[in-house]
Amino acid sequence: MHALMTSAPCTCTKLRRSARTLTALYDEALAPSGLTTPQFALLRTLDRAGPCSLTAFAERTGHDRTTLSRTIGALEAQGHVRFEAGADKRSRAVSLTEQGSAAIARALPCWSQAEDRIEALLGPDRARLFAILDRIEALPV
Amino acid sequence: MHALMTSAPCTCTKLRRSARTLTALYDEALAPSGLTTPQFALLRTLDRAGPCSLTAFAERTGHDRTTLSRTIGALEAQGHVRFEAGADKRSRAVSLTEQGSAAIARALPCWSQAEDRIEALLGPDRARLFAILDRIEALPV
DNA sequence: CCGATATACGTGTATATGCACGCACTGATG
DNA sequence: CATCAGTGCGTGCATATACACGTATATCGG
Repeated sequence: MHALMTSAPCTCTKLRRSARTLTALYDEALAPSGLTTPQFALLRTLDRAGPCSLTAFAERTGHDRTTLSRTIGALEAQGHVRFEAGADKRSRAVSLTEQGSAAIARALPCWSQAEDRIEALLGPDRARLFAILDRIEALPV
Repeated sequence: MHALMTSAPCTCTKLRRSARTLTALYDEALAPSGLTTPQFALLRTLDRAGPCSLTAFAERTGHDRTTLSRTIGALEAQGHVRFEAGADKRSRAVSLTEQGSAAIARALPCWSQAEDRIEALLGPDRARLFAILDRIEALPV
């Protein structure tokens, strides 16, 4: 009775594997820019969000706050972002440096190349994929 | 001219974020079993594949071989898998221990619970998602 | 049989990720 | 104003992930 179940594929594992494959593709495309895919995504999000507390940023990107504490820390060490005083003495506001903006500009054509390749591969299914992933992200965890 | 492009969402980032969300869901469901989602997936794959070299296993799961060298190493330390002599003096064969089989059996109902939840959330879109992810995984990287 | 190439593997290093925990500061309450 | 719950953060620890590189073994050509 459980025979089918125990051999059924795992949605999570499937998604994780695809994410690895896709990340390799994007990382290769982004390599000339010196940014990884997550780093590029963080910088671009920051560019749109403007100066931002870590907690707000984490909520926006769906990361754990302590994860950002380090990934953003690496971006700061590379000079792509800067920390300024926040509203409180508790909080810090992250903002993009000029170097960070330049890195985004440099990386954009690389990223477009990868994105175009996915667009060519998936066509209209890309929008369907996004819609399905939206439902997953909306899950109450 | 580039205004639209620069604000377009990134397929890779989207997929990565969904993978994080889904992993949190599965990890929570699997917590009573003491296994993480990747560990559960590895054990189950090993159960199906039978004793297997690391390289063959890596090809099957789509991981880098050196990644498995460590994740499998952790499973060995926990007693879930065992290394035996391979065909060569070079290679080692990984195989499931009885404890590993027991861990799978213990984890299966937990996993089913998570999987059922996704099935309920996505319905027929789950199969569409799989089809799209298959195309991504088939990418020549 | 010997040397070159190919194969199977591990390790050093680095990023990405998140949980548990603790610290500093803020704001409300009595 | 003294206290205490709540908020914003960082760090210790652990897993997952992969690239660059080195090592051991195998295999093939001459």
